[in-house]
Amino acid sequence: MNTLMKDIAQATGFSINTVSRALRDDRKISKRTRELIRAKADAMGYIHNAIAANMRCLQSKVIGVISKDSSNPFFAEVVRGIEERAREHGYNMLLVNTEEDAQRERDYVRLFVSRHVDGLLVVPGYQCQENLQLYKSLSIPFCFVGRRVQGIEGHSLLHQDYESQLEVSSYLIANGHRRMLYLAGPENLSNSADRLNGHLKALENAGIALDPSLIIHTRGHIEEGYASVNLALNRGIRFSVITCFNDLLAMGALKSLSENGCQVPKDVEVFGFDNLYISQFMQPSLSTVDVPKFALGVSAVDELLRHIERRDLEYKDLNLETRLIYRGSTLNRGL
Amino acid sequence: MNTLMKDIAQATGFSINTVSRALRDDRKISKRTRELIRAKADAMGYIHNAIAANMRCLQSKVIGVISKDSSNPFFAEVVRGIEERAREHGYNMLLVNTEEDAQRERDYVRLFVSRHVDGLLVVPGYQCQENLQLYKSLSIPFCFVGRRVQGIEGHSLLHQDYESQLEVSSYLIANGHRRMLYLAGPENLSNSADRLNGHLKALENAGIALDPSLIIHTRGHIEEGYASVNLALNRGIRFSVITCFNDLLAMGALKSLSENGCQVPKDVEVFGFDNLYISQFMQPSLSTVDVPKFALGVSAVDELLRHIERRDLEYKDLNLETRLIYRGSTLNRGL
DNA sequence: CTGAAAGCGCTAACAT
DNA sequence: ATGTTAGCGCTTTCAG
Repeated sequence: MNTLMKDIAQATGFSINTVSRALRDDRKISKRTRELIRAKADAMGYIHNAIAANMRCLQSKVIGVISKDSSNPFFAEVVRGIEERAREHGYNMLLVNTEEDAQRERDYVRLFVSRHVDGLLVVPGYQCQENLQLYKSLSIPFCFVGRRVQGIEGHSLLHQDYESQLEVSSYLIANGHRRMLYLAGPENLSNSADRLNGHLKALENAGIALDPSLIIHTRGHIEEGYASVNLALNRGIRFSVITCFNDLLAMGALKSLSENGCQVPKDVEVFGFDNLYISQFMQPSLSTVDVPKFALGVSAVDELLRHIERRDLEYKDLNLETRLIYRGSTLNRGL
Repeated sequence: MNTLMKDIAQATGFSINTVSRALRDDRKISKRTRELIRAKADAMGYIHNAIAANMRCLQSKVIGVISKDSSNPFFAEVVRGIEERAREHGYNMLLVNTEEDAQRERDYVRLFVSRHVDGLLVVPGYQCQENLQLYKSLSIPFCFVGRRVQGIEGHSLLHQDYESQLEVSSYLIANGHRRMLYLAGPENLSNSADRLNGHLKALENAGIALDPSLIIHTRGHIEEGYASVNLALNRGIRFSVITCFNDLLAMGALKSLSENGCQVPKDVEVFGFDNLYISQFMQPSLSTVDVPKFALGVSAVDELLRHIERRDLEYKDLNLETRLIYRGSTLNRGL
């Protein structure tokens, strides 16, 4: 059987309480007693029981992380930032994935509440009445990572989706492009809407009429980038640049273009979004929007912990800085 | 304040125990009572306290996962398999990363024991006396994922590192290669040794003398693949193929070759290891060894749960099947 | 500075 | 089928 505090108490002759205090570095314990008890605890192979402690003091030092798909390179890096920062603050992370399933998202929130996590970091769907109610009535601190939820203000950490895509599309227009293929992201996701709206705004600003055949909706998977561009080429849709909801789509697009004998960037230019780590190693390397993924995870933990420590603190949306990165998949005319 | 079982007991007139039973679907409760209690619980917004339950029944339904780096695409996929399978069995996952730091590995094992996880899945370092002792004395079930630990038998799920690299290098030799650059993996990691040994064995089988300048040691990062090949080219080292510890190194190598005007596979062929999801989208697409990453995570959970359920079960190493995948980065002469 | 007692919320064992 | 009692291992009062 494992060594317990009462065993140490018995072995040292102190009360169980004094043992508890000594092991926790509580002030009002003489240095000699503390060292004596700690030495004995080590010798006996004592391992603190966090569960029992949590139960008593009603905090678990665990945060629940509800991601979309932790093997997606975007979220993998965000989650890494979360884990790293949480660790620095003495917290651990329970991690689950929703695959964009609203029901699963809801179940996990409840599960984590039942597991008494101290706070929740969620990559949420955009619109879901039931989930909205859940969040509104949620009794523990929570932040949304990289996304907004319709009907809930202040809980999101964002990354200038609208502004960045507006900048990208405006840049491409300034470079002479008029027929721009846009590979859009999954529905029911605030980023998709925000990025698409940025693109549409750029067209509007330039007085370019929208050709609906130039917008292709996808779920953001790399294969869809490949298939969508294949399809567009087969249908004879003309375009001089492809700008994408994310880098994965852009990578799929690159493959299709290559297989169809289109040279990038000479014949067609390609712009991504996210700046995945691997994007710089594509051939050609991918022009994209750098989203601070690791920093997003770090900031999310910081923000969450602020609310865990001060439950009365008001929530405010944060919008992290992005920047455009021009690489080999675009002709960069020095604008 | 949150609703507790005693509140439901009071509200329904049943004892707290009956409430507990009804909510857990315990047999010996009449259907009417159960439904009545459940309805009341829902109405009162009751959320089960898993911590308190765990404490009582001494199991947490949580497994601890100690990865190397969950944002590395290899481990990201393994971890995804773990999460998915754990969920199917009603378990959650606490996830941390070691960055190959033996001290951190040790600290996390202790941390997870103190958090009373039911079992441990670890991506461990190979040789470390202190960690060896720790695992030998560990009182909870544990499995090593994709790696061996020197001095501990039976706890590993592996993937034919030696056999696969032997096959790859033999294939390349059969294709006429004599000067093969090998980008080796990090030290203190069983995979690195196993894969390198496979390569060396192939050379030996073919009676090819080892040229030490053709073995370059790395930590397996993509940038090192790039830098190592740059260096080899600058030094005028001759080789007709690069075979790599992992796909990331191979990707870095592809970039260097491209920048140095070497055509792949015409001038130099490249072979990876792992078959990362992204590898098929490289230009050219990467020939590699398919390691069943997701399945590795799944099997690891299955194996761990078997030992959680039957503590007396003997441990046995498992060696998952791999297969060679020939893509555009090698000339495939139909052997 | 140390000890005694109470209790966190739940479940298991036993009794009815 | 339901209730009573005890206790998981720890921390937090409150006393001294």
